[in-house]
Amino acid sequence: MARAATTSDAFNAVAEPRRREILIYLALRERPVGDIVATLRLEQSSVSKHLRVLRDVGLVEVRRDGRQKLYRTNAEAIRPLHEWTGKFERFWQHQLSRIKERAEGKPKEEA
Amino acid sequence: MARAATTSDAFNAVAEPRRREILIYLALRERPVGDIVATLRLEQSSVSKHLRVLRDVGLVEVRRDGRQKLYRTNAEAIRPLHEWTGKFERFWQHQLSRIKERAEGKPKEEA
DNA sequence: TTGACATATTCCTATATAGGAATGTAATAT
DNA sequence: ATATTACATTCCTATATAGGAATATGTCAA
Repeated sequence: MARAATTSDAFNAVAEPRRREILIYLALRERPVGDIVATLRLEQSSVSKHLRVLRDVGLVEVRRDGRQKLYRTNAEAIRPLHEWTGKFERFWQHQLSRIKERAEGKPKEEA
Repeated sequence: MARAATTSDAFNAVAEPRRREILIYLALRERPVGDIVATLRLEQSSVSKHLRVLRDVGLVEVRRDGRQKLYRTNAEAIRPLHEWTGKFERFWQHQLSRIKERAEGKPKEEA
């Protein structure tokens, strides 16, 4: 079997860095596609394809406004990811101390 | 270009559902590979390969114990994902009301 | 050593990208 | 009608899986 489709869920959709940038950009307010292209310096076709993926999993919403289409992040769709990652929150403190021990015990790796 | 490697970062690594299950399973305490195989009902080779990916991005740590290898989730590596998704937290309330409006204004789609 | 146990890697294949180029489609203005 | 603007989709290709089977590696026991 190959990898699951990028459209299979929000986890797969946000794995792509450009899509994460787009989501951040569209979080504050809706924007036309052209603005995304200009601001993020991506090919128009790329942006459209990324938006298609994001739309398929409900991460963005669209509405038409004349010739333009205005996209906007649907924050609600990101919530499940925040909740899943939040399950590990209570382990962070303890983990930190272990990391520190290592950092102090072992010599640093050089680049 | 193809999709980025699963080992390119934590976002790509956790996109795979089985890897998320493994992370949850290894969060509480370290476990040998065999336990993961038995509990999650996966092929041994699959588990080893998933663990390899998780290890490459720092999501799990290993130590040998005799013949076994004990794996454990490194919660700290999940933190960046929690923080990224957290950027959208303040939009959740407002978004909810918009969703509600839609649900009430439009007739429901049938399956 | 030889064997058994535990885990890792390799070999194989079908599938799904992401990006760039080219083309298709929808909306508006003249 | 036609041109223009704004997006979306299709065509193309290199690449990276995930899973199952088989094999390799590593550790301990007798």
